[in-house]
Amino acid sequence: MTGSDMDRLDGLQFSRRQVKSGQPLFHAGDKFHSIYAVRSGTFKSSLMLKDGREQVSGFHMAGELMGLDGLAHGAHASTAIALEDAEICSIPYAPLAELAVGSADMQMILGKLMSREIVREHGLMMLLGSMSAEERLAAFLLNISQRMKARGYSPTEFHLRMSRAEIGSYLGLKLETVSRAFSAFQAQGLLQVDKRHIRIVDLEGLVRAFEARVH
Amino acid sequence: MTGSDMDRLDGLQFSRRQVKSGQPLFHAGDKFHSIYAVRSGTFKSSLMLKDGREQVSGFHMAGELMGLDGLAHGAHASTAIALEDAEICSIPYAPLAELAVGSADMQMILGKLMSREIVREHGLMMLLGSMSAEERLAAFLLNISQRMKARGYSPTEFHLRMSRAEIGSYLGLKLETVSRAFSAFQAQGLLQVDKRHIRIVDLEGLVRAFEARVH
DNA sequence: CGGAAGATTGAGCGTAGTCAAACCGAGTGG
DNA sequence: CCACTCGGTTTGACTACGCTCAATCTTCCG
Repeated sequence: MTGSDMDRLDGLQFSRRQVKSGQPLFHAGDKFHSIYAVRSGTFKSSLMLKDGREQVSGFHMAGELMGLDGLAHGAHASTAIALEDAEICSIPYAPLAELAVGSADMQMILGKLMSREIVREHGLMMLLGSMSAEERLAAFLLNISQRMKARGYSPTEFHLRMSRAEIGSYLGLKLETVSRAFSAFQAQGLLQVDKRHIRIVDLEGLVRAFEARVH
Repeated sequence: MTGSDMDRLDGLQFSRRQVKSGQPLFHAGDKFHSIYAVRSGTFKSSLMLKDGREQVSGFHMAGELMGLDGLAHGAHASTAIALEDAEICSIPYAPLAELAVGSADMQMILGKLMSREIVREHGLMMLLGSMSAEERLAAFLLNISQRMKARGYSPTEFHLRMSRAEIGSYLGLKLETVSRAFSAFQAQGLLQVDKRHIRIVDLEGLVRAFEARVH
């Protein structure tokens, strides 16, 4: 989302709402009527597989949108759950669409937002399709790092809001494998890890670990 | 894409073009100005990784759209290549967007199309993130089967237009693994396989193989 | 006919999954 | 205050699935 896109949406003053840590914002299957902008806090979106296991499909930080996948079939395809106390901004889709009728700009914004979501998932597919465990974790950490930086926080030291199991689900790995990859990075002097507190010691080394998809 | 959506687009009569087998329709990085509807033939979309390997991100059959990912950054994110002689319909985006300004219906159609793409990639992520080789191939074949059926072809007997390597890239597997999975299905009496010609003998068995993501 | 590209199959190996144990910190209750 | 539980994390040992390397076969096409 570019700054100007965000400003536009910001100007519209939609209803806000608190979501407590662990609480759902919407469930897979819920009727779609709004998209949501995260104002503060972090969310995960996920869906339950038939066998009861959870598949995490994304993490959402302040300033990011959720719920666009619901437009296709009129119902949300995933469940959004707050990973810490959060505040969201509810954006009813109908008036938004109405607003876009007659405004080429607004329409462009909407289109770009959706397209960006496609590109994001695209990137994740690459990751899941062709990278090793350590490459996946490196990619994940670099992504988080960038997003922290974009929000004015330190890109090299941050607190993860999600569990190893959630990271694993997102990256297509088991939690033990994620844990081992963290340990390996620490042993290589790339990271300092203390549970969910991460300090990136050697950013370039991490980038190299990410690009190690030679062979 | 629902029938009515397709009809709407169909009525607009955009320019058509032939694409020979193996030829690109657009390249990753090309300036985005149009989206494309496949009229006949089959395409793959893929992108080149830095190390020269190819990552296939989708296959597109008659009636399906390509190129929506380009909207986000004004340039196509992937390359589209014809897997057989094909005909496509070029849909310049600018006039389309213009048409949508003023038409809530047209806008809804566009939105749904994009959202559908998000949902599609979502599904692929699930697949790549949590399924075994045979489950992946089963999912792939069932998907092809459904799409053949939707086009009025036999859902149980068809000719694959893509190589084992391309299937493997798409599913996050090596070509040998794909080949072995085909052989295994044949041995289990689920399929009859002769190179790219596939006959599904036991559809329900295939569904079971797909749902076998217990353990 | 010869060469190239795709597909199949086999053997051995390595990465990540499975199962299990131990640890840690936070919260709860005796 | 300490014992206890519980969820999350780490680490180890073993296993297995899919990858790598390689040989063979088929089909297609010059």
